[in-house]
Amino acid sequence: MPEKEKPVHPRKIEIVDAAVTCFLERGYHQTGVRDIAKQAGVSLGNLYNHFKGKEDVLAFIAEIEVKETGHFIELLVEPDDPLAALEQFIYEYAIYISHPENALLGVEILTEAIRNPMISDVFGKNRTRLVDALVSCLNKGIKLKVFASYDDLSTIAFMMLDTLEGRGIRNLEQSTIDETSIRSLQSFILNGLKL
Amino acid sequence: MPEKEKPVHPRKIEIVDAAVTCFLERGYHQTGVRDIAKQAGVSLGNLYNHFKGKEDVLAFIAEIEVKETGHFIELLVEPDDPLAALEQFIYEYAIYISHPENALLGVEILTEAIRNPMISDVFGKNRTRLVDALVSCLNKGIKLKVFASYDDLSTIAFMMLDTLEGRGIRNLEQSTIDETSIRSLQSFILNGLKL
DNA sequence: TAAATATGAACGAACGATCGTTCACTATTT
DNA sequence: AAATAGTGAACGATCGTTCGTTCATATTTA
Repeated sequence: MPEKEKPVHPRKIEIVDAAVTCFLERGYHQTGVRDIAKQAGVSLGNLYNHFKGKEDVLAFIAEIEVKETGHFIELLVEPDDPLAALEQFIYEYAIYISHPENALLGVEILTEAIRNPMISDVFGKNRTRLVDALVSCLNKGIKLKVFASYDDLSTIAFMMLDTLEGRGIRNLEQSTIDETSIRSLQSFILNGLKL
Repeated sequence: MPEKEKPVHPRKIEIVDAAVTCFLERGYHQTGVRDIAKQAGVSLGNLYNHFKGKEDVLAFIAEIEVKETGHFIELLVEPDDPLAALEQFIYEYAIYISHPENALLGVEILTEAIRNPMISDVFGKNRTRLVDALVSCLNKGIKLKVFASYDDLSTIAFMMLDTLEGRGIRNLEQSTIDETSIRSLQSFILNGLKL
């Protein structure tokens, strides 16, 4: 029985949504528990009926992010065409991370993970999954002789993620998605992998 | 008279050093003004004789970081050999950002800059200078026909910085500098610029 | 030179606000 | 009646900042 999937109390989801809004607006540490409760239209005490504390709310958000990145992993594992898969991943992940909520929440979780083991656990595990998937895609490409061989594939994988996510953070102010800069990023990375 | 360079009160420097220590240990928002004062061996009130407030301390730190990156800009502007200059920049910046204090302070300043205009000013100006220098180096390389031509050079420049800095953040826990991963990063980037 | 004055570094108590959390309690549902 | 959901006052701690004060040194005046 790998699936527990016990239904989440709707109020809990409302609180999480409110927390996301607050964290995006003011950041994790600048947001008070009262802010979250008020934003959710819920009493302060009731928030503690659904979460152990403020930290628990952030951990829950981090877990949601994990689920959302599952799609990208599916793209990358055991692809028939590694080049096409990587191309698609870069493009779709760039779009995903272009949404301010994803980019900003990512930084918020990352910085908290630096010093908070509980958050680091959730965040790090997901990051590892994504890197492993990227590496396996690269490996398959190398085996099929469509990618150049590199000693340190995980460094290349991390590089792609850093690049895409850094771009997301930088484009926070502008709401429009700059397709051309995504394309040039894509071609640069793929060019580096050429034989 | 472009140079003011009025000497900074030694106590002010002590306080900044203490603040850096605290910000690294606990992060900006988790650090209290009392923590800084105590770490500096200075009274709470005296701290306010040297700084307008907590925010002012961080801004001062950001300005110091700006001065430290001046060296990298010199490497990149008007190079005789753009390829060698870029090679050297990547290597040296990777080393620089491998020091936890630089990597961590960078994130701390970056995340604060997202919502704090005063910090964003200092940080953003410096980032622009660095990117401009990188772009000018790339441009010269293209003109000299040692680099492949790209439409969006600043995107490539940002990509390099994101990559190098992301690597710095990720290697926070391990104190040793992984030379080989720097080299593979270097060769990947330069490979992407090959004609 | 001696006295008077101005300077500014250093101090820590105190302020009001806010922090995360707890808890006694009421209302609703099963 | 038992369990669950919801409330907001209250707690102790800590936040960034302000303030009145002390005191050693430097500058000015007599």
